[in-house]
Amino acid sequence: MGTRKMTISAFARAGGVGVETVRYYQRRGLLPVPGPRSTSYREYDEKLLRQLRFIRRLKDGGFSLAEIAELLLLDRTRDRHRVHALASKKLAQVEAAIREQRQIARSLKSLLTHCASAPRGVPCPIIEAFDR
Amino acid sequence: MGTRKMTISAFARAGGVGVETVRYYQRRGLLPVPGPRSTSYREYDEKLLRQLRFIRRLKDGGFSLAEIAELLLLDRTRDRHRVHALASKKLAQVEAAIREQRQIARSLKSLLTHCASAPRGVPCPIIEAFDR
DNA sequence: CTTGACTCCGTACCATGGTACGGAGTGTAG
DNA sequence: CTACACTCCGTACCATGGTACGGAGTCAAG
Repeated sequence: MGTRKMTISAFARAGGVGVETVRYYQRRGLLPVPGPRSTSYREYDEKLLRQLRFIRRLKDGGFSLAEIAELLLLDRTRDRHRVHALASKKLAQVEAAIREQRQIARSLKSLLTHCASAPRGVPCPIIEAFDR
Repeated sequence: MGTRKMTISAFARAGGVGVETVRYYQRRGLLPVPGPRSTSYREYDEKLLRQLRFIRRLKDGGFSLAEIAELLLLDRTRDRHRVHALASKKLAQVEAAIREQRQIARSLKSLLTHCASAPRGVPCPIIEAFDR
């Protein structure tokens, strides 16, 4: 079993965040504060680490901490309809964001080629590259 | 010519932002403050509107206002190498973000199908759906 | 020529997502 | 058994990207 115990600093390191961020997530209710333990320091395990990584992945994917908190709450709920509704709404948002990013990427690429092929001394027209 | 003049509120409306946001962008140096004019109110034109839209598109695409300011500065520069370097760095970032979002979208879709097909009364395992 | 909506400008306040700090206690290696 | 890093907890502070507010001036319609 990979259920060895970690201190908060090992836990934070394993999750790729700082100790203060772990505490902050605990305050926000995104991570439970580990309960009764043998030592006077709290003990963090693999299960918690998966939860931390879940939080980071979603956050990096553009979810707000409030949305993540809602998903975590839903995770312990039997309300599959609500889960389904929330997930499909968010899926639509994520797909819209992807389309937006792709348009930006296209513009950046066109800027790049025009910039490379522009005659010397002429600046690359950046704003125009982003005119749809 | 579509160079008719607008007041700040018409300008903000046309750019899809609030008046306060326009002022904020002026304070941040993202938008120039229109100079000498006939009336005592400032006059905004199409050129400025293109610039405002540029700002919004990039901001919505995940650029920070500081990055946008840098691009706008570069836009008036002859330093094509710098433009090229910055744009290709940002392109890489945007492409990484897209990959991240796609992974999130995949996870959401798998959550959606598992959620729909789960036996009654069983909660959908949200965190597991996001375990890579 | 007044009324009402809008402008200008400065300053204050807000939410989000952390990051830092200080003091007291604890764990562990030498 | 002492040194030193680390923990815990509370509170304060920070950057980003706005949003709100108040007072004075202005413009345009009726």
